[in-house]
Amino acid sequence: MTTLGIGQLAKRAGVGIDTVRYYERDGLLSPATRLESGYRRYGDAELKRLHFIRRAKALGFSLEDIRGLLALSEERDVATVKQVAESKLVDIEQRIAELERIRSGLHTLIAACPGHGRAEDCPILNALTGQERV
Amino acid sequence: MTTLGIGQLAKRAGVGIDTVRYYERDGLLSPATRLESGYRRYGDAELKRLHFIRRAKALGFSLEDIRGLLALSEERDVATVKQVAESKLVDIEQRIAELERIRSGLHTLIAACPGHGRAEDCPILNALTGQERV
DNA sequence: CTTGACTCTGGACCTGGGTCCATACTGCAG
DNA sequence: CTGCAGTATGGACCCAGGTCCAGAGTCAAG
Repeated sequence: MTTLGIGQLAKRAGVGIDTVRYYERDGLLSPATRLESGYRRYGDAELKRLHFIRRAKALGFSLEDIRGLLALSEERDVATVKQVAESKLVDIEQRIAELERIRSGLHTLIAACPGHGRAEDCPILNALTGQERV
Repeated sequence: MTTLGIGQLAKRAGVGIDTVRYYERDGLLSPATRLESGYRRYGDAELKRLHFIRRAKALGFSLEDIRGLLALSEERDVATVKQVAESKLVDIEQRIAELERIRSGLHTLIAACPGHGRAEDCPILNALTGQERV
């Protein structure tokens, strides 16, 4: 069984050493054991767990969410895992919708702006100063 | 001419008093004048400016961006205003694309998860623990 | 004049997710 | 054995955009 120091672990997972310690403070990842000296030692399980954390973050989960997912995956509670994923999906769809709204407003303003001439004729400035509705 | 105290100004713009003072510290909005006592007094121009700030924030501009827009609007530089708006649009489109990517990954996983049964058969957990690609 | 609401200042604190630092100790190669 | 890279700890600091607080002063209605 491979056993890794914090530096190797961090490198393999593509994160910083401080990040690993931060996750530990945050209750997400503990070393398998410690040497007499206090040096942290990690095994395969910890490396997998760290990969899990990274992947989940890449999917838009917060560390808080991930703490929950890790607990669930230990409970092997598939139904709840699916529910959590579904509510995260809803969350992400709402964020997209909000950005779409903003995108559309900006797009309209830009399309209507000639890009030269008097400030009074710039719909972007007018919208921002409240002369017209966005 | 109406002249407003900080409380009235904040109320009319729908922000907190502390926010107004924060914007002042941040160089976005100064009172038109001050009383002998030091009390801030705002006129119509400041109210409009505060509305501008809020609208711009709602369109996804940072306070930093807004400082720039305010400077431009004072210079009446329409071409540059349009360019700033365009680059903000690109920025927002990138954020949307990133979220779309996440949404799609999550959607695929959820669709493939039966919602019951063994943890080994849950694609969400498998994806997170690295048994399969997302 | 009193009272209560409002405002002043400077600074601390908050969220999330880290990152950096000083100082001291440890592990390993040569 | 020496030297240097790696690691330990606790705490400060970073970003943005506020929010809250204490203690003191002020304004306006009654």
